[in-house]
Amino acid sequence: MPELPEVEIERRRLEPLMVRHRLEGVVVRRPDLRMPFPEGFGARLIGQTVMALDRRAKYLLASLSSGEVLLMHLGMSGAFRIHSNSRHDPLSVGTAEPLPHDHVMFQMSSGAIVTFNDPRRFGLMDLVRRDRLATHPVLSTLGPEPLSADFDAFTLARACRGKRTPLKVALLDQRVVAGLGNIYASEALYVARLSPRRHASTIATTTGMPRPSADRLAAAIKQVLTEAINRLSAAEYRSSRFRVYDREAARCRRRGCRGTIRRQTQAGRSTFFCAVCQR
DNA sequence: CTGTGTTCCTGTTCGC
DNA sequence: TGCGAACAGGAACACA
Repeated sequence: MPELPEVEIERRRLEPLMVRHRLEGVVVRRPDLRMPFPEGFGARLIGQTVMALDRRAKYLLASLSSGEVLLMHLGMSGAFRIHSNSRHDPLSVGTAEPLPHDHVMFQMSSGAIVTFNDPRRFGLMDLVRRDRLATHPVLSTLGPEPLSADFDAFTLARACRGKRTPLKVALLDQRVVAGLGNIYASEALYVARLSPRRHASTIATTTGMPRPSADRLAAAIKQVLTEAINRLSAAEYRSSRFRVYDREAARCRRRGCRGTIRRQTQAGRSTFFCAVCQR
């Protein structure tokens, strides 16, 4: 379930176990995920200290003491499992038996074992020299980071200028804004009260300046992602996690709106929205 | 160039 | 309960 908020939560979980610790052992249990692992993958990792663990869009970036960066993407079904057993605890020795779809395991000098599990194998791991990171094919085309100051109504409007694609589809385009996925695209449009079916160009003037809808949408994107990160990090339970996503045929929750949440396929993906209050 | 559809892969859910 | 079809939160790619 990894969109930007879920990846950020993974980053925060892993950071204390990995950063300033050494990769003492690496088990690579198959030759590839979506792409083959790079040449000498395991050997290039073993013995390296993780200097930092950062996130860019839906990618995790582990900076290594060798000067290389371990690039990781969770795809649709990727997740990390952590055995944070202290090595000084005799009961915990040898307890990290691999499960089905455990593809890569990291034994850290912290004592933690970090296992990457990904049934669908749409995930990705690669190693890149730090000075070539920005030119890596998967990173070089990414648009602005939505929670950064680089992203606002102006950059959003500029990116949508002249685009005839539906607004929802534009939000999934990682060149427009990097890190939104199918859930939070629907959620942000709902908060901004914008129809997913509008042409993306309609939030900008012909010169690429933001219309009021672009202001609302940029703000809604930031709000929805920030809320999701906070909710996930609090491990909060709520009966319904989303405003519209996966709520087909349910009543619209907006005050005073009598609409019903609809589902429609756009560019092969499900979009959820209220056709009454989203225009 | 632009936008749409297909594809990679496996697990879960839904209707019969 | 079994079984096939549809669908799933991503993104590269082929193609009109």
